[in-house]
Amino acid sequence: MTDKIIIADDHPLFREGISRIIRRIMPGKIVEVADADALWSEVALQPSPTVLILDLIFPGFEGATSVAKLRKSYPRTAIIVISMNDEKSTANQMMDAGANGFISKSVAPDEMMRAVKQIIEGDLVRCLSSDFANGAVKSAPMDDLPPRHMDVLMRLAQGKTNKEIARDLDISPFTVRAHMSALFRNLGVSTRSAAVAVAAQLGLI
Amino acid sequence: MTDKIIIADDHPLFREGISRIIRRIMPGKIVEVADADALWSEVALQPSPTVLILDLIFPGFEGATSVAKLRKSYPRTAIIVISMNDEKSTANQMMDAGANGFISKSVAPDEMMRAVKQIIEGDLVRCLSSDFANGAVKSAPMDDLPPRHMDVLMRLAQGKTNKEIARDLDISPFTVRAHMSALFRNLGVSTRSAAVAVAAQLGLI
DNA sequence: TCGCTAGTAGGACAGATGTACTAACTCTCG
DNA sequence: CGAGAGTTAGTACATCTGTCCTACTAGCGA
Repeated sequence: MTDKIIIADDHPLFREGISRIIRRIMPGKIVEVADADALWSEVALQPSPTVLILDLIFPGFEGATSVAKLRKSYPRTAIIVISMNDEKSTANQMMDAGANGFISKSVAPDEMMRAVKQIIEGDLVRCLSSDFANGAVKSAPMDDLPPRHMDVLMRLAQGKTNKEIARDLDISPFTVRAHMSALFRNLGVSTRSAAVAVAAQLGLI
Repeated sequence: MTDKIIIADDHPLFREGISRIIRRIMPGKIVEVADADALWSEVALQPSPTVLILDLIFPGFEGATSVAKLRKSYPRTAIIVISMNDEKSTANQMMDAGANGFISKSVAPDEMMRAVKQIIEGDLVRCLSSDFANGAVKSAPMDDLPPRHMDVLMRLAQGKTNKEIARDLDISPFTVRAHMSALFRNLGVSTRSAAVAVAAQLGLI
């Protein structure tokens, strides 16, 4: 069976981001809802969700009360509260109300992903930006790819063929193929499309 | 010369989303900053930014005052204020202070993109969710793809070969190939990697 | 009923892809 | 100095990809 994942947040861009994160760590049917009404009608449906991601402040949602209500209806669902709010007290309130995890929107995407993953695996996780000492913008993972691999990856992600990439970089198509093979080994894939997908997931394109 | 684009928002996931949108509509060096200090030191650098995207509520930022200050320093920069806030009065305040546009975080990504594009092209734009009558979740810009095309696209984005996709969907590899060809026509591409890239840009994977 | 779209299946063919080798050259690090 | 990594270039071979073509079926709206 496929898991059902509900993302409740009234900000589309954020829903998109979260959705992306979820897809990276587990397969399943992702349902996005933008307000509490849609949330309540969605949770009423069978099957009950495996994962429920809630924005703390969104239209019609009543914080701890609503979390408690959801927890009562869905004892086995991983309830994750995500919020602009970055305070320990809020986090603790939510956990007390029955949430499996609380994540601040201020943390870096990869931290968020790690936290979501842990929560789905059964842990109780509180993830606040104050738990990290990183004031700076987190650098993207994989900056350690050899420069030439990045060159071909970028062009690959534009759908170019080896021949076109060769022209672009002014090297032989054979060399491009050599880089491509090495890149695939680096990324742990064996097709160009998988490489592009990985690049997309890493935010490289 | 390449344009310089600054995105100032303390929420990494949102920065990522905005960054994705910008990359879709204009090339250029995107600089992400997470607080006002970083913003001020970044704007001090040469060259001055072409586009400046600001979260209204972010650490150390003082709303209309700061916008006015930035406008004074950078008369030719497209200043775009993006905010959780969804009220006309706030939008008008920002525009009065010198912003070229005000976009609510509540609007759909493609609306956001359209607005950003217009602003960059020189228009003054106010984009609030109340300007649209969509209480529901906005559908992704390609839900009109035939379901079977979505099926193959999803699997393509996982790097699967036609044969594997055929096994997955329990149809003939020839059929997968037929779907793939039609899908490429739909997306306006001619290689699988380009299709994956487009899917990534549309947030489908 | 007619036309249209979606889905299914296959043939033929040119070209692209991916792997497994070899073999240079240039770095840097120990 | 030698080992390793990165970049370059090539050969050979099996497989996959993408297009163009036909053909049948089912459903939907005019």
